[in-house]
Amino acid sequence: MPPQSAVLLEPRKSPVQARSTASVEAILEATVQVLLTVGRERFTTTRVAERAGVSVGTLYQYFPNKTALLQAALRRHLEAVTNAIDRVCHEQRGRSLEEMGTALITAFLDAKMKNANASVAMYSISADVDGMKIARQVGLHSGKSVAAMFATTSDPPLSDPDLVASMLSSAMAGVSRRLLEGPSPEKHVEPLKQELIFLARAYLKACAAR
Amino acid sequence: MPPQSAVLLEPRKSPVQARSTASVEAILEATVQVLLTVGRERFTTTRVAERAGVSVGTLYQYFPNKTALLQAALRRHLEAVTNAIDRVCHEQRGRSLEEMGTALITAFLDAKMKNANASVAMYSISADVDGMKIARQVGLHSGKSVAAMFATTSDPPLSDPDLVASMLSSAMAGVSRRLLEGPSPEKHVEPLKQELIFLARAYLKACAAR
DNA sequence: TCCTAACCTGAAGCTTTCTTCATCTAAACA
DNA sequence: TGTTTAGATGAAGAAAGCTTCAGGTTAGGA
Repeated sequence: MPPQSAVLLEPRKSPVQARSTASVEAILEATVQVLLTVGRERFTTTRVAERAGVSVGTLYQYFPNKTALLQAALRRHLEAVTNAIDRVCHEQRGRSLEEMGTALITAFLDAKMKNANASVAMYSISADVDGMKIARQVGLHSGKSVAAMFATTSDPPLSDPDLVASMLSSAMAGVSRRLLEGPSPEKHVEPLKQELIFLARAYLKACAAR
Repeated sequence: MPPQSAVLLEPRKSPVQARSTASVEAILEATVQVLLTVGRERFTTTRVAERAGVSVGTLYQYFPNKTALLQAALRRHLEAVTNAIDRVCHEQRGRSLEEMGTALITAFLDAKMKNANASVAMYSISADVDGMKIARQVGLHSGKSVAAMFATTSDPPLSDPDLVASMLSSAMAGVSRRLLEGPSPEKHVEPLKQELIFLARAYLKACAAR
């Protein structure tokens, strides 16, 4: 990827007719598919356009450059995971800390594994695209959700819910990353999930007793 | 980075005279420096050669291509961390699980933070270079070290030392990665280190009681 | 129906960096 | 000192993909 001039990375044009909305959809979907099929080294805007059934020109009408395209795809993917987390955080309000931990981890890993391949693809482009910045933005939101959930627990309150939340999510991220980047992730999810839950429960219990 | 032809990534020529050993050293060192100063987008072999005080031709005499160069630098960096871990693992033989956990985390974070900038730079190129493969190779070794250390504990033995070791290292990796890729890592190490130690102790204690 | 704005097209320009190789210099050795 | 091998040089070849833009097509309102 060429060093890119520091410019706008926002959509150039916003779809107004149904036609173009469909194009944008197709392009974003094709982005993931191309990444999955040819890998990030062979990922080209031309290939994306081909796969989406539009011309490169059209692609560049909605995304100012390759980076912006990848960022959009990444953001989309991360938001899917975030939404899953938000959902559980609401469901679990008022429960015990251990229940919360279990539900959180289950939701997180399930969301990640749902499209394991796509998740790996996203890791691979993250560095090209300042992915951590996006991840932080998106992660901030779900961090708040988790901390807010903890605040509603029926157990004695945590002294620093934000710290606990960030600790837990870092640990989850670490485990899922190692899992996904390792060989045949699906084979190993279950035991790791159980162990991660065990870890979370132990940690949360200790936090409560602190 | 251009898609590279799948070929040998091993050194082309091994240094035999002192002269060339110095060149290789300088090149490897320059690789990190260039990465730190201009970033991975502007990282070029020419720049590395310049900084190392040799010509590009010389660089290509010892590294078949850009990828091999970056891999060598990455491997070097990872091995530094691994060595630090190996060391503690030996020191801590026979201790309690909680002591082991504390020492392990301290050693890991200290090693990572010692060259925080370089660590971040390595994350940034990891994807270009099949970094996970290298990380797995190197990590395998230290995984064994940790599990072996656990096996010598004065506490009751763990039922699955390997699982516990991999769990802990994934969690450590997750925390340190988030830390390093966030803003001003040095500012936040200490509290996170303490909390990570707390987590590890809680986890290990629960494992022992299992 | 006509007109305007939205939308689409894709060949080719442009930039950039990797990598080679013919040639030169320095060291080791007899 | 003469010869051989290791080491170093750097201009230029070659490839590759991003992005543009001039011009064509479609939709929807008047």
